[in-house]
Amino acid sequence: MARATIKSIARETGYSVGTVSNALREVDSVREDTRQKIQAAAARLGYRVNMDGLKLRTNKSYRIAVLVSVSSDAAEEWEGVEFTRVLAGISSALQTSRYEMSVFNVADLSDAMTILVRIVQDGLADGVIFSGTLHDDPRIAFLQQHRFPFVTMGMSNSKTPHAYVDFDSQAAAFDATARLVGLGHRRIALVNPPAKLIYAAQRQTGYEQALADGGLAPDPTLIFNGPTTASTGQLCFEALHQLKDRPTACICANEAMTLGVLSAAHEAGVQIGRDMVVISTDDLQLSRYFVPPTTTYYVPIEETSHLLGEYMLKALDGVDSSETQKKIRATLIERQPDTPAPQKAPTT
Amino acid sequence: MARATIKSIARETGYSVGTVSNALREVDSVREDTRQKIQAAAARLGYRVNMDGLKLRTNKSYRIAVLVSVSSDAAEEWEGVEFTRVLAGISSALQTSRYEMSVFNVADLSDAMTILVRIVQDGLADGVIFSGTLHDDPRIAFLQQHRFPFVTMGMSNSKTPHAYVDFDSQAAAFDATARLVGLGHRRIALVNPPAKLIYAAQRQTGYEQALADGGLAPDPTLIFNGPTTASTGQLCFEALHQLKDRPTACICANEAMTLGVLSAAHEAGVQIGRDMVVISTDDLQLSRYFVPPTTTYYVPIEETSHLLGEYMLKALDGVDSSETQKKIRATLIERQPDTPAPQKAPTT
DNA sequence: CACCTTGATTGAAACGTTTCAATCGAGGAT
DNA sequence: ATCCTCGATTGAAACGTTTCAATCAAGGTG
Repeated sequence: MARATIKSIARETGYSVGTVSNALREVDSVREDTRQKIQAAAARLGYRVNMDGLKLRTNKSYRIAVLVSVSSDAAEEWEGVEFTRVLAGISSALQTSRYEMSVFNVADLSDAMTILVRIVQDGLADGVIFSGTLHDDPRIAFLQQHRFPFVTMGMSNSKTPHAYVDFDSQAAAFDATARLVGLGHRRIALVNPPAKLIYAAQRQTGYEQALADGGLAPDPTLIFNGPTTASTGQLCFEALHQLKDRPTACICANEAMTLGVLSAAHEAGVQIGRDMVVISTDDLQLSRYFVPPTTTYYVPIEETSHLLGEYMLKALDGVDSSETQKKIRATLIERQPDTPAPQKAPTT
Repeated sequence: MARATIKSIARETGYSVGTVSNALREVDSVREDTRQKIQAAAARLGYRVNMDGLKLRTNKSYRIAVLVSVSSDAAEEWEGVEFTRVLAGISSALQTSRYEMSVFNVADLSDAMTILVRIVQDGLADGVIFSGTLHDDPRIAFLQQHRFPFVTMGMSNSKTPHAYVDFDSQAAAFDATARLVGLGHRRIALVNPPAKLIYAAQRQTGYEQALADGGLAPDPTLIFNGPTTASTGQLCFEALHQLKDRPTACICANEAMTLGVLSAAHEAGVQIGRDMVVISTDDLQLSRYFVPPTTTYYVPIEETSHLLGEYMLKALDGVDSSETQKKIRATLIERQPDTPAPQKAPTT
């Protein structure tokens, strides 16, 4: 039995294809009782719109492009795995709509730009979602210039407002730092993402504010920027370990970096939780299995990503960007006592 | 400037749309020089086929469905993250083709079946890729019955041959076990995936063979099955730790399970690498950062997944399944000395 | 020269949808 | 009775592609 189409419904009900189409789309020119008759027939025949015909006719792609960066420089590294959840969240939000999600792998920024050009010019998608917002992000500028709908994960410094979902990185970094300062830590390291990312700056701001509140001056030798990989965490710890005046605590931007720090610490014979405290941001809820388990600021990544999808749909509906902006606050999960700082830094 | 279409090329070159279509598709009824003229014009105008028109006309979806299971029972667990790489591999293989990958989240087996029915009946996709093959897998039976193209990650026991890519789990488990037996270990635990999965059986077979070769009898209390999560690893270790006659080594099926074992061991004060040895299978190349780093059997997951895509394309081309089957051998990465078994199991 | 064959090209239909000008019928006003 | 208006429905065109029967031109055969 062939799949039901508008034409077959028209034949079945005796109406013309035009009326059937209008009835199914709830156009109000069609009389109430015929609308009901037609919709009943559609339900009975198990009609589901053929998206190919629809797309061809309307010249819309009914597609949301999600840009995911597969940074080739860290191909062997454990990076981007949290994207599984991001994608799951977005696609769940798109579930009920006609839109489907389609993933575009981009290697770097210029790659992203060429893909965006194709998306906008060739109509590869009707909207774009991407993360990792930069200062003066050219992607945002381009999309705004072409009035192309998009939602970012992470806010931006664009003059023109736009839809976004953001973790409140500044607040999380502030809280983490303040917590450590309150416990008596005086030298606290910050293991941060690459400086070009906006949320790296946000984190650093929060960190420095909390230090200032505690009467401490930030020490540049304790601040690191790098890819959010375990390898970076490893390198950072090794650098910290070289210092004469070692830190007693360390704040990591994500779990991969934390893992690298723990690994290097173990290698160096430094016992985390006694000689040094590590606080992380939890993206995969994995750190509870770390050795030792790490205190983290947890962000519900799947729900957050769901919002990305919702906002995208709203943006496509022309909803004003004032209604499609949200900052998510992270919640603290304590897993270590995060012991007060030892009176003096340990020696090896 | 509107996008080039067959019609615009026809206008440009003076040929009819039929000829242009044939020329572009390299149909051999069209004369060589006109073919060249048309293709030149197409290139000049930057023509790219409109897939919506194509799909509508041919009634093909040009879509490969990839079933990824989001086991809701382990929603909070670190599972399925390696799928980021699987998807990247598949989509890279499809890159050059007209097919696009589309991800279907399935909760469980019955969910998978209903989705497969829709895919086959409504033509949601032209082919299917999925993993986690089971004994007498109903998905395979269904697809074969409907002669629907598919490729599995993991072989099956189906009478009718089909395309697959498989890790040689049996060999890996055999090698790992033999290695440990060779080092003097006598009691070796096996932390395995759920028994319904074919590769769980393969692993157990390899494990038991190596034991037998070493003159050892398998002990049922040392064999565990469960979701491939850190949580399972944790529970397994705790169970092992209760035993009177504790194992001196443990073979885990993936990195998440390994992480769980390491975590529980740390909790119990058991020092991995001295009191007990852990060997894992490396899916994310993450275990080099574990505390302590773990010896693993490494499988190049992205290249493997690339093969999945290639085989899918071949299957769609009608290539015989004898040319689309492959077993991948894992390679050993030593990260611990995997010390010989202590003379007697440690006591707490 | 008439006829057939072959090879290249054309024209039109079809896939499922939306959209819009045109049509139809009923009811109200003149 | 005639004319208008309004609301509901229809018919046809269009989106970009493939496919196939029909056409056309040229060359070969009788």
